[in-house]
Amino acid sequence: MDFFSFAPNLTLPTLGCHQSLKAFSTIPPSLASDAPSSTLSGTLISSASTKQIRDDITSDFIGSQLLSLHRSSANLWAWGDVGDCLTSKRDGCGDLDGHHIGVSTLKMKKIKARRKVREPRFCFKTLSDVDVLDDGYKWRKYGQKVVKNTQHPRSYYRCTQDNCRVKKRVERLAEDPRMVITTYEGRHAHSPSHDMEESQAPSQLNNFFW
DNA sequence: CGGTTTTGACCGGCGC
DNA sequence: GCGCCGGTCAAAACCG
Repeated sequence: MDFFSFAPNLTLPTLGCHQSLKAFSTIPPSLASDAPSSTLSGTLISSASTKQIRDDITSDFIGSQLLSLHRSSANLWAWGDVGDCLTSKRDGCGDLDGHHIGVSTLKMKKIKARRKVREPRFCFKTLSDVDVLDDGYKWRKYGQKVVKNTQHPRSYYRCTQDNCRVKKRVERLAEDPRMVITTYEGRHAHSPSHDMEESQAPSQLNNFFW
């Protein structure tokens, strides 16, 4: 199980190249902030409820600390069933390698208790000047909403494939509008609809992905 | 003309 | 119970 289940062909539209992702690596905040607008950097944040994701994003930035896939136990539950997560906490659920910042245990418990059983989901942030990253699937926008305390609207997309209920949300980070937060929910029961052949240009992003 | 986007309305969960 | 808020629906507009 890996990132491909959600975005097997994450493409960087601004560069027109295609990057096969195996994992996200940690990038220094200084590097991220110095990167040109056409550069896309990705960081897995977590897989969680909406509320938790927001908490993660916020605390992540406040702490000037980027979370990496390979060192975070959240990865395990990112791919797992949320229902499992509700019963087996230590392994994941917002714990983020024991470095979960800013969210009290009590609060987390409350969030967990409230959460309905959902499709597995995760979110990651990218430094990009385009909102919608081409991940190889076809998406149809079904809503847009201005969420509180943010100046940028959140967009809601659904996979256009029949019988595929995967959704994704796209929003810009309030603290840094250059950063795009993409949240995937559910798992594709089909392969990407894009013909990716034309976008097999060598990656220019080895600094960020491996 | 068919698929996609836009956008206001609606609904359900949650806090007070 | 009420109001707030996030998520979804669906009709109209838009576009290739």
